[in-house]
Amino acid sequence: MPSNFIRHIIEDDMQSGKYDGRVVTRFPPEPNGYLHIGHAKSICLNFGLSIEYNGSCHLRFDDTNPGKENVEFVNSIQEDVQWLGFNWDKHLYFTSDYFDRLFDYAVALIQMGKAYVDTQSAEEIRQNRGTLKAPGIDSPYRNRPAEENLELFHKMKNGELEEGACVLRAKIDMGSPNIIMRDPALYRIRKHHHHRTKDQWCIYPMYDFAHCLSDSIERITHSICTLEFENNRELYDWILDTLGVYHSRQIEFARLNLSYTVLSKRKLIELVEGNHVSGWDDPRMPTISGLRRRGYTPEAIRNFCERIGVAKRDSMVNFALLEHCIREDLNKKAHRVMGVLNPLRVVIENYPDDLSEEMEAINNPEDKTMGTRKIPFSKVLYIEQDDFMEDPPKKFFRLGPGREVRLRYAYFITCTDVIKDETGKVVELRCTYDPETRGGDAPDGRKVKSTLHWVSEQHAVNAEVRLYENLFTVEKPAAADDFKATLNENSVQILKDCKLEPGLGTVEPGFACQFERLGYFCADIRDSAQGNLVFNRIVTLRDMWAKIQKKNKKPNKK
RNA sequence: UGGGGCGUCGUCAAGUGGUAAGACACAGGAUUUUGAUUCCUGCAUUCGGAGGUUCGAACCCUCCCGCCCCAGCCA
Repeated sequence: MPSNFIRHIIEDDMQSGKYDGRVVTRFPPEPNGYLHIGHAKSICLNFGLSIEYNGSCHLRFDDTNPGKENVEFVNSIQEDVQWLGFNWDKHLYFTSDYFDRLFDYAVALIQMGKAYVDTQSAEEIRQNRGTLKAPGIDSPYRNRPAEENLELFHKMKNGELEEGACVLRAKIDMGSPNIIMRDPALYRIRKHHHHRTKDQWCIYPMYDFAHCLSDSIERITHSICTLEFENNRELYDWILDTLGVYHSRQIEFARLNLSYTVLSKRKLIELVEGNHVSGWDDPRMPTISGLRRRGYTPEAIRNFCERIGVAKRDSMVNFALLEHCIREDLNKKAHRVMGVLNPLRVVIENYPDDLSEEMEAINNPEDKTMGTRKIPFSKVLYIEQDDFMEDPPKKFFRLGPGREVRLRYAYFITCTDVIKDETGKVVELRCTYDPETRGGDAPDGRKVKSTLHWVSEQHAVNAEVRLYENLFTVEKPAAADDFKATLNENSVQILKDCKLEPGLGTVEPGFACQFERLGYFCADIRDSAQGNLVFNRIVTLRDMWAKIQKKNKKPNKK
């Protein structure tokens, strides 16, 4: 377990007995969007800490803004947290469950002379708030007697006042250097239908008021949030101290930034609503549902969250780390299979016309307990177009005219002829095989520089394969003037006539495997079905050859 | 230029006064019926900068520089 500053705080608290050894954290999403990999960091942190210290972690929906929230989001959030592998037991809460108590706390504040109803317009309030450098000006209603405030607050509650007519404000200090403390709004009028409390309320508490008190009500020990709330901590503490209630400690950490993607809810919504992606679960999305559909595993995501660490400095994690985590997980677990994405027909001229043999293949060299399977071999095969070059460069050691290579688990073959169409495109290869090399070894000990994957034409099953790349072309799309202008046009490439080994024909949606030499792929959970296979590329394999090619290209361009 | 934070390898990140962990990335090499995996090897004489305290400083002090957050009746 890597150490981090939050663990240090908790350990100090355990030592001092500050919370009697309790550790209670919470994950408090607002149900106004789908969860993404940045939320996964917070989920792993909060739930992880509660597990590590034998405490508990609450899932609490911060549903104080009915205009933006809905049940679709609360359901997807629960699904995603569970899928990630975390369990909140009985601790499923909604801030809206506390609306009555929150209202009472507000009344108490009014009675203490610590809150007042301001009937200035939103515009006036903004103008009187001052600026970063200049202090604000007291509202003319700031010293309204408590009785009158109470009466107005009840009128707000009873729907007798219109939206925007007034707001309940904490009476703190209009001259505070911390703008958050310049009499922040606590309650506003919103005549909206709420997904849980229906039409019971027409006033809703603001985040700053609801959050600290919800933590207090649930007796949270460590209230972990992101850096942008650091300014709000003074108010968090003020409300709890003023009311004299149980006081959780707010701790802030830096949110996740990932290269080549965006992780702000606003931008993700823009991608969905602007149809730049097919939905929240588009396999290119950094949402939990998108990653799941792409084929990422919970283990890989959890491992990623552990490796990125937790600290207070703004940072940008390389997407390559996420890819490393999924490769690492799938390398151990995924079945190896052969599939040809861009088929090139190969006829083995000296192979009997109607013979077909069963070749034994290993399911996972990393895990022999996964056994073996039989793959049919015959006279006409497909290999990958990229595995043949008519005029091979120096470091290309795959198939070429006159060259000999191995077909994995099958035979050595030698290319004897190249057949082209009228445009000069290579459409078929003629080869001979060496019957002595069955299984892939030559009795005379001769070596071959390369092993290719292949599929027998008459036995192959067809599939659509979707090749995904980064959604964006630049490392920090969020920094661009218009992040949508940096969208990668080639973020998905759809291949229609891919040829897979026959065993894949009966695979269930969600099945993940390695197409040998190509990458990890997963039967799409939405679109794949028997008879209509659709595979998503999760991630490519590390590829030395691709690297060599890139290296050779670059100097020419420069 | 008010207030709150943060600056350790290309990217994350440990380190909390005793002489710079680890991971990813990258570069070499070995093994390999996946140019995969695995395995070696290399990769910060230096911690934003400058002073100071100390036998000793990434850690303490001072000043400076840079970056992030705050002027929603969003969270």
